[in-house]
Amino acid sequence: MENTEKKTNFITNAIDHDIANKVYKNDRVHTRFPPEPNGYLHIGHAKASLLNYRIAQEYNGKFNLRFDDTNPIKEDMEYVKSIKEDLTWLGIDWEDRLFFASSYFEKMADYAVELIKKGLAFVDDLTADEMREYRGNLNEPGKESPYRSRNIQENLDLFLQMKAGKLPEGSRVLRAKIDMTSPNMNMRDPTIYRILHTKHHATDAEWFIFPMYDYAHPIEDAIEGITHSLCTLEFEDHRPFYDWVLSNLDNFQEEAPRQIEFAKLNLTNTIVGKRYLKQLVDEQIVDGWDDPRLATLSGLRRRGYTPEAIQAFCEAIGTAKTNSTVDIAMLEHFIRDDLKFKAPRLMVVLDPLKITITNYPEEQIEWVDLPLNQEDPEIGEYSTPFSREIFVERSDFLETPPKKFYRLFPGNEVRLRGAYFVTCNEVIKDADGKIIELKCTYDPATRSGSGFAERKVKGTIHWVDANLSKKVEIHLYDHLIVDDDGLTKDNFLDRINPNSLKIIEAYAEPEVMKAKAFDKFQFIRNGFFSVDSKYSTLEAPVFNQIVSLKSSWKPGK
RNA sequence: AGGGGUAUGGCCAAGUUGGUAAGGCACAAGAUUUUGAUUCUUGCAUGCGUAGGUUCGAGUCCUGCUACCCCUGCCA
Repeated sequence: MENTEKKTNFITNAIDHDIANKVYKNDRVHTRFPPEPNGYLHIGHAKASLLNYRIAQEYNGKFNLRFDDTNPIKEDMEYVKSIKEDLTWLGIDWEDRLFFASSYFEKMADYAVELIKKGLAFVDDLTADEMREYRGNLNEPGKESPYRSRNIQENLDLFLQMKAGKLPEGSRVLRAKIDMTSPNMNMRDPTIYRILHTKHHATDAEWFIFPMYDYAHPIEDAIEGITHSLCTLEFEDHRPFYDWVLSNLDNFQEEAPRQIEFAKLNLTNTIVGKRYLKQLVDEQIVDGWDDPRLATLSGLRRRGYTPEAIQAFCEAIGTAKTNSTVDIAMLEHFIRDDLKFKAPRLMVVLDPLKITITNYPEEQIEWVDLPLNQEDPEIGEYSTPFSREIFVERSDFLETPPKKFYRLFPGNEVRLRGAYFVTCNEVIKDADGKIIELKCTYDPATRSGSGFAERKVKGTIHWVDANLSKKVEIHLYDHLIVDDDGLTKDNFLDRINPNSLKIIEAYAEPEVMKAKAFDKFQFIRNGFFSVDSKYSTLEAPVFNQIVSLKSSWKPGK
């Protein structure tokens, strides 16, 4: 099953084209992932970082991790740490190429001086409000700032004063001198430096001016020798300025990086986007950035997702320029697909109904052997206790079953997985009519593995010993957003599913108690579960439901 | 005097120089099954936003429409 076809997309096509035209020496390809350290990474960042990383791998190129830390007001070292952890977990290796935009601040300031000397940048005294007025709007051209004609020497003096911290915050900016009548708003003399008297988290030197993204990014890319600078669609309009910066700086006349834009990832039934994620965290609607309901990488990890599943998902969704929303069922498919062979399969009863096996000797306990995963004998076996009193899933019994119901009902015989056939004889109810117990009989001849073949049974159900099973806490999840028809950035808080988390107490066979944080299991017929890293202890385990199992059972079909 | 993008089945998405619509998810049917899971088999676009045109032949070329997304931070 070898897939010799490499997955192509418009970006690999562009790179192939550049290689064919010898745009970069030695067919080199160099990409980068440039997160701003102002929040945690989410599944959309997984798509972007993996895209850059994979392309570097496929073309025998290099990949850099670069923190785009040009705004000290929003950024923090806490995020640098989490981002590195998440990327490492995802399987991304930047080797020794970890960079910070802030380490290029001195060079960037020098390049700004170069632009000033070339008459391509000027210091503007307009206030932010005035600048907005002068900018014009989508339908009307802007007006040139009265300070635009300042002479080069004055611009230089002023810029150096800004840099030295001698001018108050917000009092002036450095702007590129391009064209106030451009239909592209980004070319109407964009700001390239602002004065900020905020301590930067990563620089030793004291800085009072900070470069804007549009100015800094092309320089960062060029300094690092990036060939293909991949970013999201909203930066398409910024590309002319990206190219303007590089084409006007003497150092970057050869092998300038090329910006290529692709569509962001959107997922149904959830919200992706740092700003919205932050809101959910800040307003404590969720339990932190790593809440298992969030599509953050730390949340997915805590939930029990594996890097392999996320990698496979990101490859499957492809890369294009079409705005799209991927069905979350696709993500769920890939975690099932990854875990089905490698996760041990154990029995846990989520909603217990007691069964007394009336013809089974009192006090007797026998241990039955089961494979940890019958698809892969290598994973091994374990034993589980069986006795006169067991729990089965309440939903596996129906007093009046619909057609084709293969589970328990009065008079019906089913297999207890790994143990015996049992037949339901009697239903015990409490005063309110609620079923509280079933009386069954078992057939000793039907023990699993005995080779019994006289009768067949349609259904096999899971169970645990009533006395030897352990109580465990289980967190069941539903999609964070159930109905995303008409979902917008403004109404998403109203769409949060109030039942996205349900905490229940379940009964687990003893083997389950060996689990450690992040261990993953299939709880037979119930889904995949992972040990919660935040609340679980050895004495009181807590499991997160990663995803349910698929089911084609529909009553009445 | 607006500009920049995108339109291929329910959801993603391939479609090199025009040659007769990959694949995945979802869904449906059947087989196997000590998980109604897995696995296996089968089905699922006379049509590529729309109307014309060029051509022996158009998702691919041309023209005109339409819909949706992005842009008026001293955010990234």
